[in-house]
Amino acid sequence: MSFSLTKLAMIKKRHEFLAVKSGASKVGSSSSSSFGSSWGTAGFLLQACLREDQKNLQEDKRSEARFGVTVTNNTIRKMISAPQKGKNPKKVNEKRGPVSVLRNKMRRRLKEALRQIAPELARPGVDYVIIGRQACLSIDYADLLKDLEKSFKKVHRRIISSGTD
RNA sequence: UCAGCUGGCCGGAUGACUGCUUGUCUCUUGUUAUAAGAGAUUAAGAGGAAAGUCCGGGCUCCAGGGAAACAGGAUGCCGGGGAAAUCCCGGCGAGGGAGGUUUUCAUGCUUGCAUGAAGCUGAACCUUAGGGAAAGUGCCGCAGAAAGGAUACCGCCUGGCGAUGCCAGGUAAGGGUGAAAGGGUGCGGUAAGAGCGCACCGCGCAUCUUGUAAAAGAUGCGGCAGGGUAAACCCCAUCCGGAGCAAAACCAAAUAGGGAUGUCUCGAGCAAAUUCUUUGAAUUUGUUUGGCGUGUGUUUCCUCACUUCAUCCGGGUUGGUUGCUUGAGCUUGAUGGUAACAUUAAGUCUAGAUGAAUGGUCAUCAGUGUGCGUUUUUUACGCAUGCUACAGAACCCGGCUUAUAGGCCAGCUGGCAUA
RNA sequence: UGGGGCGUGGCCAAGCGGUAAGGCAGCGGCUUUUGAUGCCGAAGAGCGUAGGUUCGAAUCCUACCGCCCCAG
Repeated sequence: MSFSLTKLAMIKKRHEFLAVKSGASKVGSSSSSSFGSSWGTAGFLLQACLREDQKNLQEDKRSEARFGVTVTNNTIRKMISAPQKGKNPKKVNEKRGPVSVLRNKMRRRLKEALRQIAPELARPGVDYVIIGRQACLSIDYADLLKDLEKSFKKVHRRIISSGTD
């Protein structure tokens, strides 16, 4: 990595996350209002959407891509309760899980993967959101990278096909 | 050396590559405001619980938190520590505790031992919301005669009669009920009984001794008095205002140009002016004072502010700054103290994020479990493999509680062995 | 992060010191040609978990666990 990375621009506001989510799910039905797509794997779900103010510009004039990583508490709770129940069902009812530790760990892992992959694959003007899933911590890091690469390509294929109408 | 108990400490180590946040320095750019970007750096970067949010503070706002009463809430053996606390230390009382026992009972037989139960005692140590039950009220289901200044079912005793029983009286030893039956054991006493009398134990009161005190011990007196429950209401003593950093203050941009009150209208005194029917009255203006009203649970009081001519109130989005980390701080030593802790000297600055940094990928070592092999067994060595916890700062401190792989150290008690 | 509240059969719940009422669902029977309705009957809880106070706790106290709501 000889070229010095500029820092990844992050998505920070709740409404921006929601915009990506709605844009990504709308693409199949709507005519052309927003260009987005989503692709899920065992470890995570990738959502992408071309921003409203950027979509009429040429590709080289667009500003850089933005990224958001999010993990909800519910997925962590399910992850704690599901596999342990086989082992020791009594203890699960009495004990609280280490929710925040696992949540932060998952987010850090996804962020690290994003940092390695994103500068090569991300397209300008597009917002990306990665949502953690239960298997995220159990699969190997190398596989996680492969999955992320693959899903970036899948997402891009859909955006381009729908955006070049 | 083994077992038990208690207290304290640590919370894997080193290295490589590659990232993040903050600080500092350099350079560049520049805004509405704050600043932003790049590079450098032998600078720093989660905990003992950061957790639960159970207590106590600091800090901020509620005009002052000032006074009193009421309401509401909290605490509760004694002494000390502490800013304070449902905190800590030391002691007292009560309860538990391996074991011991020349006590009592039961069983067994090897007839003086074993076992079991009860009583007494009791190592280290553990637990303890532990004021007041003669200030008052409530409650004590079922059972039982009776559940609290009581009462008599079966009984026991005496007397009478119409006599295998009934009636009247005495009694509370025995039986029975219950968690609990108005002191316990023994002897005397008696018609039968009873603190009726006596001894011991318990209890209450008084005095003395020890102790700062809680309390302990001794002596004497009292024949015994009305049980339990205050984590039921309550009484007594002490303490307590509310909300919380999403508190709060500020900057800039943009939006909305919103709503309310009102144009004077209360009393008294003083001064001035004007008018009139002139030692008086009315009006206007100014000023002083008072009243009414508003201001955090209620009420009252005090201070303060407002009670008008234009003033007050508000909705509300985005970005940023401050609050924000030097503090009841940390480390080491000395002195005092049984200890908690205090005093003092020297040194030291040690996270500050905000969709939220402190990471990711490995390597070696360490600890430990399992399996295999070598070795005469313990042991040691080698190989393989598994495990290395609980858990992540969000304004900051002091405590408590809960979670926690594994390891280390110290002390106390008991057993065994050796000298 | 802070502030409130609630846990009782499968579900909805009453009870708040004296051995847990009721309804719905489910089960068995009767009624009906069959089903619904109706009637009768039985079963199913130890009160979120663990300690304590009490003779006795679903209830009182303490500590944990889980869930829900409010505040930008």
